[in-house]
Amino acid sequence: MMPVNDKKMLSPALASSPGFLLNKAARTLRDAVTEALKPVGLLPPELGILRVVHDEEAAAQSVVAERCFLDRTTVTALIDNLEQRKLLVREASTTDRRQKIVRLTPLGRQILTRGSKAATRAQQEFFQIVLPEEWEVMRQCLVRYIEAVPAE
Amino acid sequence: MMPVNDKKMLSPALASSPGFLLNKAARTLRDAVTEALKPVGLLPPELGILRVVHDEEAAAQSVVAERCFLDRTTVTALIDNLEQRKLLVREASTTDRRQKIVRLTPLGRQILTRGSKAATRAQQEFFQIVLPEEWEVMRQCLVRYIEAVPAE
DNA sequence: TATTGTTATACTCTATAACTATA
DNA sequence: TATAGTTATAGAGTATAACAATA
Repeated sequence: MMPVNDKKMLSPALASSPGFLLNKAARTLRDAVTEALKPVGLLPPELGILRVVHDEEAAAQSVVAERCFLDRTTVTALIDNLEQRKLLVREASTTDRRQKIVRLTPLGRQILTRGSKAATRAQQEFFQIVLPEEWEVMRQCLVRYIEAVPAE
Repeated sequence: MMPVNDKKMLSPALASSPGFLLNKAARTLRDAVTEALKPVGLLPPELGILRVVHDEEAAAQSVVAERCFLDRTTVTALIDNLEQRKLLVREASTTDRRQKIVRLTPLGRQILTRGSKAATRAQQEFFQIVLPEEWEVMRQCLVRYIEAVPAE
């Protein structure tokens, strides 16, 4: 029934809304990454934690939270799961007994590698649509914006 | 204690990840919009629905869902709330008795206007950081990406 | 058979508040 | 007093599955 125009089109009001567009694109991309990470057994924010811990070599949870721009309670929960799966360990800090230092295990490094590859694959559809020079503009804007807005 | 470097910096691994950057920027902007919409009594997705219904003048819920790129069950729930608050009405379709046609009330149009202004104000911090020509690049990329990926 | 709308349910992501232990 | 981490809780945003009515 109905000779439907099969092209899905955004409502004009939404096609000019930064909030809507950023949100929907982010969700679409995250769905793709989530799917690709399933066989690896990771969720996107867990991969983020592994990446940051790897970047820092070893860091207090509070530092991880700061580098991810996430609340420390969120990081605690994510690290709980990663620790249970032996992807990282919590060590006591020698200099501040309140802190827990987080470090990747060999297994964690392996899963990080697999996860990164899977995520990269999942993002290929994005990069088939967004050209490298366009992405570089976007990337710089996004980083600037994220780092400019104070974490509440 | 500690002469802390107060600049919050992203972990390098995340500063090049489209998934992470899009997600975090979207959430930051949405938090700002959510805050600005509070006095108006709207959540961001509710404003989205009002905008789309206004764009379409009057439309079946399925059309609204398609134009928002949202699932129809999500739209049902959002419209439930908006209808209870008398911001829109559901009418029976004369041509297809399965459909419900949605239309803004005068109050709905008024709230839409207030909400749009509030959202625009909230996005000013974003536009202080992202230049108009940069945003135009981003906007086109985001629209292209959203419209290219088939809704699952 | 396929589509519209509804309902029940569930999941991801993330935060706030209150706490303990340190500093 | 302030910070690090934990726990309990909550909420926004969105989807899937199953269903009734209709096409």
